[in-house]
Amino acid sequence: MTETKKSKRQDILDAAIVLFAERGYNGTTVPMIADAAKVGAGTIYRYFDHKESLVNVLFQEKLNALFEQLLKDYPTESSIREQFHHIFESIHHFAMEDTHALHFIDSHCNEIFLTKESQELFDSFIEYISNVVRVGQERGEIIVLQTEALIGVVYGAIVQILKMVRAGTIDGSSPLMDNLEDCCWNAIKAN
Amino acid sequence: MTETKKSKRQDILDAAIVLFAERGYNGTTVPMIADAAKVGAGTIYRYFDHKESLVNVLFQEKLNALFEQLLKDYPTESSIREQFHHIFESIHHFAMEDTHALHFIDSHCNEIFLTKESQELFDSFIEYISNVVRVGQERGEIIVLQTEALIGVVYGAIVQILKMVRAGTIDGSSPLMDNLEDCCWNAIKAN
DNA sequence: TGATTAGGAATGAATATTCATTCCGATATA
DNA sequence: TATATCGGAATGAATATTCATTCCTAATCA
Repeated sequence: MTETKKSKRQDILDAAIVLFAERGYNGTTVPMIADAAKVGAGTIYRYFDHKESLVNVLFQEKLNALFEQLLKDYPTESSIREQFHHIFESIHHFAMEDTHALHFIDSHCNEIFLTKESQELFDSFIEYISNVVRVGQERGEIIVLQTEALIGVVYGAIVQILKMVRAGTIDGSSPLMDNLEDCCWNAIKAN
Repeated sequence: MTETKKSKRQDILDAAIVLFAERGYNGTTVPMIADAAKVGAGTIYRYFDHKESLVNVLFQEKLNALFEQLLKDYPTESSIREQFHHIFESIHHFAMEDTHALHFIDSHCNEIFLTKESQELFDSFIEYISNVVRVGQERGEIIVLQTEALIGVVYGAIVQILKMVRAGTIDGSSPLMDNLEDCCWNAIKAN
């Protein structure tokens, strides 16, 4: 059945992301993934050439999903503040839907086993947000400081918040998260 | 000579932190460390019981150094804004003096091979900063939101900024860093 | 002083273990 | 039945750890 085929592949990916997020790529063995996916070790190699291709496929799939979430209903014509709201909400929504994905992406985005393609995809994601910041600076809505540095502040803050939500340290629901969005915006808004 | 003894141990630690910061604990082999330290593989086991004790010693030593930097000349009596300045500056200074340490700490602080002691040391560091935030909230200098969440925003932002300084994406010198400190403060200051 | 020796430090080849990958018999599908 | 898929034991490479040996230093002796 082609359904089994699809589902096995997905089982492998689903099991792998949990392990990669929790133990890191190098701390995760192929048999561990096989066990968690309830699949023979050999089956993994029916769907992926190497462990490295598995992690790269996973990285790109998750990043594409995040990107998709970001682009969905993107308010191109709105104020930068509203665009910022959309970005924050998209990432938040993504992290809530897929508990491990954001942490997986963030903790693997600089690893040496990522292919050029994976790296470029990540760069293009950051670049997309950078452009928003740049426009915000031109329009006087965002302070004029090196764009990369502002991205760092906001990206670092958002990712850390969502890691803490994942860890159960803080609650990821509305009132608090709305306030935290304001905090992040306050960090970069023009005076 | 006892100096050799001390120096070998230090050579090993110095080599290890660079590799751990760049490749992660599991991506770093003991022979890699030995080569980088210009030491025989066996020598590492004269100074450390296992690879795991090596990483724990390193983690605790670096965290203690960071803590020491934080406590040095801590302005207990000053306003929370000034205390915040001291904290930001301490971490910044620490990251500039020891290029790999902060990244090493941050990228390993949740790993499963850390001993209870290592984890508790990290927790006590976060707890120290939490207390400052709490006092700031009581005094009306910092917005009243779940303390952990605010720590997340500020910690995430600072660490990400300093990772980017390390990567060469942004410049870690005064004018920009002072502005970024303001950004971080603006995220949590009371309106 | 110069030679001898003991004791600890250092080494890296050898060992034991772990891991990614392969292979083949068993199972399911058409 | 023929074909595709699967599982998991088998394989060999990579890795952490050990250990027999060498090297160095400093104390002792002639």
